Amino acid sequence: MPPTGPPADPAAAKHERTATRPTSKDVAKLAGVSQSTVSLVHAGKWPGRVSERTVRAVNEASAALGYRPNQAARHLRLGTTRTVLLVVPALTNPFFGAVHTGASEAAALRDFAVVVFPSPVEAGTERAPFASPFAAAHTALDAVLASSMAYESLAELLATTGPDPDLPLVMLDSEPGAGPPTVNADVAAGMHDLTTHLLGLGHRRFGRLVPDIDTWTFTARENAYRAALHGMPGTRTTTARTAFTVHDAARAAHALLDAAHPPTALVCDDDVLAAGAYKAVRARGLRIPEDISVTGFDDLLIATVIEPELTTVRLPAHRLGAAGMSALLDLLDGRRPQDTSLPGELVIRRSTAPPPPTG
Amino acid sequence: MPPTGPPADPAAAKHERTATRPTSKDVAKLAGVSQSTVSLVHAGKWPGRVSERTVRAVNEASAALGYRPNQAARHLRLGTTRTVLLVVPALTNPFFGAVHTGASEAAALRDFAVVVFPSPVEAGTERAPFASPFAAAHTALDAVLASSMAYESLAELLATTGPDPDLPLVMLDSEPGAGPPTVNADVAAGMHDLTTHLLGLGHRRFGRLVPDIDTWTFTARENAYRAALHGMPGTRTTTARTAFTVHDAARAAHALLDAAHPPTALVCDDDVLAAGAYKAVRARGLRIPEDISVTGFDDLLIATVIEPELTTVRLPAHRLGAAGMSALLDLLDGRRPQDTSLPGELVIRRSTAPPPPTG
DNA sequence: ACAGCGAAGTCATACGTATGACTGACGCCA
DNA sequence: TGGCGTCAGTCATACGTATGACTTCGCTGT
Repeated sequence: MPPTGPPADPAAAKHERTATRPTSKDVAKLAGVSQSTVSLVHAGKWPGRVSERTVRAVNEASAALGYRPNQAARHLRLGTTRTVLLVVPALTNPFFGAVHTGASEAAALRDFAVVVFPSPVEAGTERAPFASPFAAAHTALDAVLASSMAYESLAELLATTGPDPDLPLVMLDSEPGAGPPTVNADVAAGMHDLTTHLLGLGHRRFGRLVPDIDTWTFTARENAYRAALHGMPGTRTTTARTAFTVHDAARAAHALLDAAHPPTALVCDDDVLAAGAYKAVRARGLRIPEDISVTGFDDLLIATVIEPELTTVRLPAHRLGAAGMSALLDLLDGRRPQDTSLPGELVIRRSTAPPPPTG
Repeated sequence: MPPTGPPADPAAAKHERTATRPTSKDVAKLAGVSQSTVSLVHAGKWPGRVSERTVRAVNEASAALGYRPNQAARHLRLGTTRTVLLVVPALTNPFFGAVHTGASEAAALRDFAVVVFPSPVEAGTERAPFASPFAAAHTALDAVLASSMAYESLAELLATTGPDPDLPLVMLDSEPGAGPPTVNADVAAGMHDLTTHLLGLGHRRFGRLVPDIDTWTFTARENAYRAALHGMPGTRTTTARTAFTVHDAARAAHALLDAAHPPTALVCDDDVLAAGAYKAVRARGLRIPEDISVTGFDDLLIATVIEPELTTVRLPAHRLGAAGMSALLDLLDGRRPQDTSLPGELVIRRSTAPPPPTG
């Protein structure tokens, strides 16, 4: 014993219990085992290493303390977070709500979680841009599933402000072969069927309502439309670009209908735009489908709510999200997924009919 | 120098560069400084501790290596993840899409990220239940913002399967005073105005379309409706419960209209249900609003898309999410937020008119 | 009687960061 | 000349977990 007492024990000061969450060490102390054993038990890797009696003791101690493993520590140790970022243009569009649901379910099946974030591009146009494009930047991520955005701009964003320039990436509804694996709805086949349907009814003069968004899916719709008309003589198409709102679509539809020889069918690239077309048509005292046919795309809820019910192409939003997530998780597992195309389906309802005889 | 060479250097074996991401140690080595200095620079805490020359060197080294801090390690060290879980019934409902957007924006302003997960209760009813109710359970969280769910059941879920039984919690559209702080849309005032509007038009026989979901917001709507009618003699209400779909709402509306003295106004607790009512009314050859008035609630997109445009109560979904998130982050900062109520707004459109004279 | 083996655990360490405590060098003033 | 303050950094450690390497002990077979 030294003559002078030892300095004030720092452990004593540390002893004051803060209201902190219990750790595996606390559980170990209570169960009378080592921390390693607690970890083994919780990982379920105990057979052959821990006796059943001890397993029970650990489980009871855990329950008594209300122990939850610290996920941040696990993430660090395991080098993975089992978390994926989903980038979508806008969750207020129910189509992407369905994509998210599908993706979340597919993720849950393989024990992954999903963080959603709106694509910066859209966010900027719709309202004040976020302080940081990727607010999720400080979230620990394993991979990215991104929808409806040019690959180059997303890659650039990931590189500059994102969490990691080269996270595994799968694109939804983007150009195949351009870079990362893609999972798409087969909009081309749907648009082909739709156009053929209208041609079969006898339509020759078309008006197109096209959103002012330059993503692959809309380009693909346009191309498929052109291809379906190709070789059909006597057809004529006028196109109007519009913002992605009912109001502006109505304005654009009015412009189309003002022509000397107005179209007998309005082919809209989205159900929301078709709803705008309905408004314009009605404002002019015309009837759907007797005086003019209207078609949509996506088959959202509003397609069956407006009068008459809308002929449209149903896209498998839910499966799109699920398939995209599966592909992404395959990629994480080292399997390179193939570009995938999910079939859509032409849904013929009451908004399409033969053009009026005088047309 | 010892006569025998040193044992095979383990560092040599370790030297083989795996394709792993660069760490702050790598940056330090390249910049010729210690890891601590790198950390100081990135944290922006260098004034007075690091010279500008060194700061520049560190930044250049970081850029050269494409360094991104390991978030899992930060989370562990800092004891916080700046991540909040948002629990909503279904993102396919655009109302909750808007809530999410508002919440995300408010979170981003204070440098928080948002993870979304559908409330288990709804998820179970809508489709196959998830393997684990909280797939996000392995995500490191700081707090929870939950919508439209009884507090008790959520608390129970958090306790059994959730990440932590006592994470800071704020409830959206839930009963105030029941436990955690709440942020609500003032559905009572909106419903009061709406009912008063109908009474003022002369309506006395009402049909109610009520969803078969027992959350606070719908109970509150019902109570406010009752209260507004209270003391008005000669009124009569028949109520039909319905699933939250257009189709089932139409069925329920038919049941109401089958009565000997059918209602002259259908008061629906949601715009989606009102859309179903429209279908039933139209199927019977009745006109809105000449023969019967219909009202909705929420003011979703479909309210202005159906014909005639729907009289409804606009709820501030976006602000609800934003205010809820603000309250939650206040709570995290130690400030106990007050229960908050955000005003709605009666929007009178063309679906309401005086009852027919013979009515 | 003792080598050898399996069962039941424990030990030590690494993951990558942030930060309080410490150090060395220099300048300045008394 | 010595003491002190400031500047510019470095050192050491802790966060909580998972896991490969190691230890201890009781048996069993020969």
